[in-house]
Amino acid sequence: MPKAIWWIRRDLRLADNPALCAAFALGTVIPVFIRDPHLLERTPARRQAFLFAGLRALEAGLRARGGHLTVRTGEAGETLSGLMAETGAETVWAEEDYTPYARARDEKVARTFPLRLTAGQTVHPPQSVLKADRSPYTVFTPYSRAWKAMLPPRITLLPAPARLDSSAYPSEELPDPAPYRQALFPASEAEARRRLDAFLDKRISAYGEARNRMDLDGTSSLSPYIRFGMISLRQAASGALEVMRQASNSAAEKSAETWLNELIWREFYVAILYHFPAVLRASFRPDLRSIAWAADPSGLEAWKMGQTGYPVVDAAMRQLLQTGWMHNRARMITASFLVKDLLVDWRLGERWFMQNLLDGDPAANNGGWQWTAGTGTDAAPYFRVFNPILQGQKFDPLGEAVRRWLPELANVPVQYIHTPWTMPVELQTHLGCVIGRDYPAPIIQHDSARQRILHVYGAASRKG
DNA sequence: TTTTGAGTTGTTCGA
DNA sequence: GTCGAACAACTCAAA
Repeated sequence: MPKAIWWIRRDLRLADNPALCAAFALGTVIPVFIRDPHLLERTPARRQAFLFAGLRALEAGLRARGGHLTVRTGEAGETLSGLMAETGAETVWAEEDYTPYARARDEKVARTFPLRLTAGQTVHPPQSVLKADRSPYTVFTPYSRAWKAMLPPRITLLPAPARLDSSAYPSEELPDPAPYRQALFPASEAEARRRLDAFLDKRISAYGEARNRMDLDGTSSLSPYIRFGMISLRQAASGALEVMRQASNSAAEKSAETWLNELIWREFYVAILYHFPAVLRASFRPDLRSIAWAADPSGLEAWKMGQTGYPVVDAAMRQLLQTGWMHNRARMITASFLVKDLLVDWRLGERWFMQNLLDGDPAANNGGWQWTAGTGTDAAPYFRVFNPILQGQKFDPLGEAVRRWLPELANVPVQYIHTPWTMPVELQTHLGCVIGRDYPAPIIQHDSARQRILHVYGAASRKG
């Protein structure tokens, strides 16, 4: 029987996996994960632990089907060439990854031997969603219209192969993820599937309303799983479309479509990074590349540690530090605060998120930051400055999300929870929450910060 | 080629 | 309290 290597990169799943199925169609599948030192160096310990825990779960799934996972460390091309010689495999199949690093790596590998790449990371490959003149979209709404128009009547999902019998080859022990065990995000394909099903079954019909509430469990919380392909965007989109078809009322259907749009945003940013790789280094909008960002190391540090004195910002930043995840609304609020209140270069925030998010993904993270900073494709207009007090009152009305992550504010009454510095001094003393001692005073005044950013951005965009 | 309609997520101000 | 306009014009996409 001919043998084919399934090179696993960010597709840690057996179901709906075109690369795996392509290798399977050829004969015996040899599943391989390569620990690329250059890539791991840039992957923080917590995200590595999530990845390795996911690989362990995948290994168990392979074993149950008679297969084995082979783990090696090294440069991809060399390691794979060695493995082909060692195992007698004739081909290597992998799911195409569209980041600049992955593309350069794969091009280099393909010079050594023919690497077979299959589309699978997205519903529509980034090369395929183009305007009539074959150039890429840079505005979301027309992109999403084209994306939807390209959908087949039904997305056909690939089943997981029932048997994957293969010999075992020498394999490195996977690092123990225990020190970073994620109680909140157990890493496995089964957990991803369970979450998607639970979300599609119920919460998706309230998503339109609940998704912005930081105190509710309104989001799908699938992002780390999507990041490592424990669930595919095809599976997610297929589920959303199914709910839309079967929805009993228009609100539920609209809610499901809102979630589908969020999935399309992911693909939009995958496509943006694919067509405009320079966005990783500089603002997409040339006129805003000349902004003189503030050198504010103490502000940046306060932001990172959740010590800005604005409760929604601090709660979100401490949640990120403690759990490796943050609510989408909170990502916008904290990003807006760093860029528009502190006038700190968005790339520093982007880097911090990449260092801390379990779902840290270059395309989505860069897209999100450039959107909030107003420097990106189809970005928020620069005068749209989030007010951290109003955002808190709107999307965490009782302060429950704040209290969960800021124990020092646990006893602060609702009317002061987003503005604790306005508490009467006697109350501060009584509650054991003295501003400036137990919780910081605001490090910047939002009103004046807003005036500053409007002036700076306005000048830059007028200058062109 | 020219024209036209449209564009994720907000806030503030003044009537 | 509620509402529309202003924020700034600009670029994109498609006809």
